[in-house]
Amino acid sequence: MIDYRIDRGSGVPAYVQIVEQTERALRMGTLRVGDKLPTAREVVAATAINPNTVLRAYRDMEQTGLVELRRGLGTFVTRSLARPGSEDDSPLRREITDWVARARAAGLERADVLALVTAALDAHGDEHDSGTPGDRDRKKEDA
Amino acid sequence: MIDYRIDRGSGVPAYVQIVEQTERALRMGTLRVGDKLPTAREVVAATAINPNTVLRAYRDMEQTGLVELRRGLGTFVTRSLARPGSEDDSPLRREITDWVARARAAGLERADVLALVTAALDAHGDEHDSGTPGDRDRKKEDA
Amino acid sequence: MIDYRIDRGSGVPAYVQIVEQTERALRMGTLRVGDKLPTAREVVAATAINPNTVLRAYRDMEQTGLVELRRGLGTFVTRSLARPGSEDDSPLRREITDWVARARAAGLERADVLALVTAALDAHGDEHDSGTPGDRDRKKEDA
Amino acid sequence: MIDYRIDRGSGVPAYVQIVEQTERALRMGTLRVGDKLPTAREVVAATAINPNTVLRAYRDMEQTGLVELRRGLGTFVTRSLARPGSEDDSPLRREITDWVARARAAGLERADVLALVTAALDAHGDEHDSGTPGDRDRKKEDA
DNA sequence: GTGGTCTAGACCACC
DNA sequence: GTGGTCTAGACCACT
Repeated sequence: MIDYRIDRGSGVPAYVQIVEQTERALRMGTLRVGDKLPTAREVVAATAINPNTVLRAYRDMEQTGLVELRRGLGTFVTRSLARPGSEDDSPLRREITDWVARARAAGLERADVLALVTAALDAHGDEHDSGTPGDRDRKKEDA
Repeated sequence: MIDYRIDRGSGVPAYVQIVEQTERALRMGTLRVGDKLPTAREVVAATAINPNTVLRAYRDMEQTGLVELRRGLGTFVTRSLARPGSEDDSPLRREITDWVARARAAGLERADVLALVTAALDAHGDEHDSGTPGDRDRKKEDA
Repeated sequence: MIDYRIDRGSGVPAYVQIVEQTERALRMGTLRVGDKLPTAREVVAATAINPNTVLRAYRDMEQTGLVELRRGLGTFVTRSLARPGSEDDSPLRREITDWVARARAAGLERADVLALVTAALDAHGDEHDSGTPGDRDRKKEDA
Repeated sequence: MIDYRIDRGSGVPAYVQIVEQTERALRMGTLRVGDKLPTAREVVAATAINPNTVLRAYRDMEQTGLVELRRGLGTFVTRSLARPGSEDDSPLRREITDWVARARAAGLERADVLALVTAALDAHGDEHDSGTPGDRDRKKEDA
């Protein structure tokens, strides 16, 4: 079951953080079609945010077709964002896990690591993508 | 000169995006102590956001000690966030550039790449993340 | 509940006056950790300044760690600046109250009194003024 | 010769700080009618602010009748704000000097001292504060 | 011409 | 109904 972590204090709205983390889990295959998201009640218990805020996030994802809210039952994943290459045992994944470990061992913080990756993405050429830097989980992209 | 790209439409506040992009440039060494940030007017011309929004971001960074606003002169970097290991020619950097290229070649989108890295960071364990020198008044990290 | 008095016409920015008066109340123990500041709306009603100006002051104090803004709830004190010796019934306090009464009786204005105290502070020597515990991110002092 | 100290970083405009410090010196008798203020050039050398800013302050004081700018000669005090009771050897002055010394010895910071005095002034009752002889050019008071 | 304050008002996020 | 973002624009402080 996905476990949301809300960073109050980053200026980023709580509901955006929920959507981002959910999409990330979908891309990684951590969350699969048919899986149930935690109930608003559960998220509230874990994060101390307001139930309405959770529902707002779920509603947003319903509109983008990622999940379905079934009254009385819960919220369920209806679409995958998984990519071949992101599997748990893929070479790319093993390599990045290793690289991250070395980066951290070298003293880099989480933010340093992300900055490095973002720079590499930007260097690779934006033309292959439509996204602006920091443009992760844009509403579309996929299909 | 740093060139901000604001993604209106991501729920992330424009001023937060400016701060994030500036910090990223500082971490990468793209921006160094003494460097001048673009004037509010220049940012406005480039991004079509309001001057006050730019100033809000600059003021925030001044309060965290990253930059100094000098009336009549401009805004200047006063602190480095650069980390050894992030240099342009460091092994870590060459490796990540290479890895990103292969990930993209394999069909992964920008968001997939970032999801993969985030997953690796989370797996590595967040508890290692405090106390790195120069880590003063950090507030956000992920979001 | 603290009651801000804004002196439009002193060149001092309204938001600075709010911060100063809040800090003063914290030092005197008039305001304590957990106390709620007036809402922006209440301040507006009482002082005829713009809500954004109040929020600017509150945001500034949040960044220095004095208060916490909780959306939908209000703004709350999170740190004390109280000093032993400033209590309502302390000898120092009784003495200064008495001295002020005599100064006023002697015909001195408020500004004269403050000038006298400032002169005494300057004479005492400024070099003793750093490093008092709890003095974190101080920025102003005199002005 | 008065020695201005500008606190950049307090939100208070530099020219306001000059005016405040000058008035304080006039009240204390440190500056007397006929005394010459430092030239803009000298203030610039001592404080690293812009000559225009100094001139702005001097012009303001000329308009309130405190000083006179004589081209080619300098700026001179034309009016006293001295009060009986503020002299160097007055009992009030000796008492406050002593009290301040004890307050500082007790661990109070400059700001604590000023907070205490301000509280005492407020407690004494603001209603006594108008119409005192020589009270004309009031503009600020507290802030 | 730079940053800085303040106003006014629309709309959003959260409780 | 609370705080929060952003816009727009006037005016100020400083170099």
